[in-house]
Amino acid sequence: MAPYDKGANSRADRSDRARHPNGTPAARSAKHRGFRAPEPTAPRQKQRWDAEERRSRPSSGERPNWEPRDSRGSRPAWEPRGAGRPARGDDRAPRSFDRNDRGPRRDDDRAPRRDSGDRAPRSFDRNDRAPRRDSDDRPRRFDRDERAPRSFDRNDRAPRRDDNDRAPRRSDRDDRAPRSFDRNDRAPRRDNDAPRSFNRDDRAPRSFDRNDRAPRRDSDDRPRRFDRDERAPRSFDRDDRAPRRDNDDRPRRFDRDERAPRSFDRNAPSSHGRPDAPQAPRRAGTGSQGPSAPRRDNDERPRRFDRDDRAPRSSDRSTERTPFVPADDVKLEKLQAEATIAADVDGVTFGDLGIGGNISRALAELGAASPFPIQAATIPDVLAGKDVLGRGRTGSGKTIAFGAPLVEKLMEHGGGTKRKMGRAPRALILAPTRELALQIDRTVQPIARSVGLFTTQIYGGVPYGRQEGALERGVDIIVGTPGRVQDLLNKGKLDLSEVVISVLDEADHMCDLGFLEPVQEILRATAEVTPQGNRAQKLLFSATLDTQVAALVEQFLHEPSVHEVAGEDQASSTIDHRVLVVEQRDKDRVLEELVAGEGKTIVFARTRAYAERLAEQFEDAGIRATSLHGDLNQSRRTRNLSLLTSGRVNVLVATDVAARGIHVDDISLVVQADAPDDYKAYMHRSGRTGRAGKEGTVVTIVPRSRRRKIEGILEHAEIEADLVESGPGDRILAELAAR
DNA sequence: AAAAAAG
Repeated sequence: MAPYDKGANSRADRSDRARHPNGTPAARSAKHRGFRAPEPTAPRQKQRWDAEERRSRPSSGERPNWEPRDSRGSRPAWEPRGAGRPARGDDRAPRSFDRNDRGPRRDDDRAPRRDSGDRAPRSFDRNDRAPRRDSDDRPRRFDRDERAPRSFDRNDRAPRRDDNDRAPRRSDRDDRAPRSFDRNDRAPRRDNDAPRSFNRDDRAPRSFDRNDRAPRRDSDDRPRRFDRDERAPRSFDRDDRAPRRDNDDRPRRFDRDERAPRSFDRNAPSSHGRPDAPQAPRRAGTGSQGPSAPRRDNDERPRRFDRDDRAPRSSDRSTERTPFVPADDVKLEKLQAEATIAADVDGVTFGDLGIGGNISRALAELGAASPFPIQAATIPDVLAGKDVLGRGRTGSGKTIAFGAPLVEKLMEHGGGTKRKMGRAPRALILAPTRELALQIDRTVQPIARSVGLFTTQIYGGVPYGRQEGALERGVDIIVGTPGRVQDLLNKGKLDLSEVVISVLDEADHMCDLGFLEPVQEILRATAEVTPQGNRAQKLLFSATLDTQVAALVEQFLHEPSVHEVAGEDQASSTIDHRVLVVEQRDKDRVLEELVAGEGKTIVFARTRAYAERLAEQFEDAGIRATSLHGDLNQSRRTRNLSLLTSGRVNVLVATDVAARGIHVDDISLVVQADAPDDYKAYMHRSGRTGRAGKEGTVVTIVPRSRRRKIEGILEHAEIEADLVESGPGDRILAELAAR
């Protein structure tokens, strides 16, 4: 289907073509499976980039890439073929894309690069081969992505993947791109076991991590991070806690306690059930306030907020009580978050928080055996029917923090209507990017399924049919992105009048120009009160929740309780921040040296074109790399991201589309080829690493002229980083890459 | 200014 390929659009097109072996999807439709010899196309595709670039980079030769890689990893399979392949050179560029696509040969796949040599050629060939493709190609691609994993996976993930894989395949054919993806996400799971699938998805990555992860996974999700810092603490004892805390160390929590009061006070209400109510108010603001020591962890964060807070200054606000004040930077403060510390959560179970048995079991299967701080903090309030503002880094458990109580709440309201055909959705979860929406659904769907509720994804870049069909059949929870939701809303295909719980993930970003308006329109279309006469709920979450959300809070929320998790900030710690001042002309070479390491790396570029260019440059240099940005069609986006999560590539060059929320296990290095726009961007980008308590490194490349800017950003983010001048061949590059 | 989000 053409549709999915909306790729037809300009950019997309190119990318698609470039990437798709054959024509692109569009082509497909026309030709439909293939037919035409795409030869011409193929070549061209890549050409665009290739042409120029290749010239410049002759060397990149194919093999090298592989080989190196192979050596590293897997690759066995492809070798055979590879050997044969002749010219990859030309193809290469194309290849890169192709590669991605190529999934076909699994064998190859495994070796990511697989065919190195082959690829290019092959892919094209394939194209040409129309015949095969049908079968092979497409399937392959998708498959590959998936498959590849499989093979690999198996080792690691075997189980999951299967699902994933399959789904894809089937779909593939049809539309392939779209579907497959969809499937991946959805289909598989549902059919089978929702849980699993999810797991897979989630896990998969991890699994990939294989070594480590598989096991962990469970833990991974959250545990890790928190664990470290917080958990120790303990307890939920909440009540008790206070006392303990001291001990804990965890300053944070305690902090919370201390703080908590404050903010919480306001929130007080919120405390509702929860004893703990952790609350330390955000801290920072108060920051100074309390116990310094403990907080330190907090400190970091606070800082961020600080900004917000600072100005405002806390106490005042608190007193004010307004739960929310607009404007000022204060935002958060006003929000006055209560900081929950890990300690509080110790010993607490989801059941203690009010979550039912089925959901608790589903959570356990997802790896969430016990609640993390942000969850312990927000779940009670959500169940109490309150509006909630939660600040917590993705991965800290935000998704479950709103997902679990949302489902629990829906059960209460919903009761038996659940399965009614054509029933209107009662909950809505919005995210700023499709990938994040998919990731959220992977977690929420199994939770919902555990109690007989259904979720459906409503996001752009894929055909309408499936989404409209799901809505017609009736679903309970919508997980999507603003554009498509608004689109279907306006087309009368989506009825939000019965939505009693709305969630905005990355809420501050959702208030940015371009997002705010659609979001407002969507929220206006949701119910104001529940069938029982209670106020419909609004939940806003983000790692950088600040006053930016004031507009929405004032317009749609009612006396929200604000929560944050102490110690969650990126600043927290396990991340080593570096800034390299590099001559503009040396930038690309420096970047190449930085991403040459073995660990998973995400490189952030300011524009799509640069992200694409860098990915190709890296590939040509023999580095397994791919890209993620808005110029790619959705299937490509999904696939490329999975290439990284599965480990088939270890370098992903992306625009800020990947800055927020995306969780990939074991990212050891984040490179900012272009300085971030602001401190928030810095925090979100760097937050892709250092997860789970693992160590991570963030290297920001800046030209001399930007030195000042980056220093300001770091200051604002309250991050300390070494800033040094560097150039190609510097030892530091190899050292950073080696981590 | 760019990116993302509908096509």
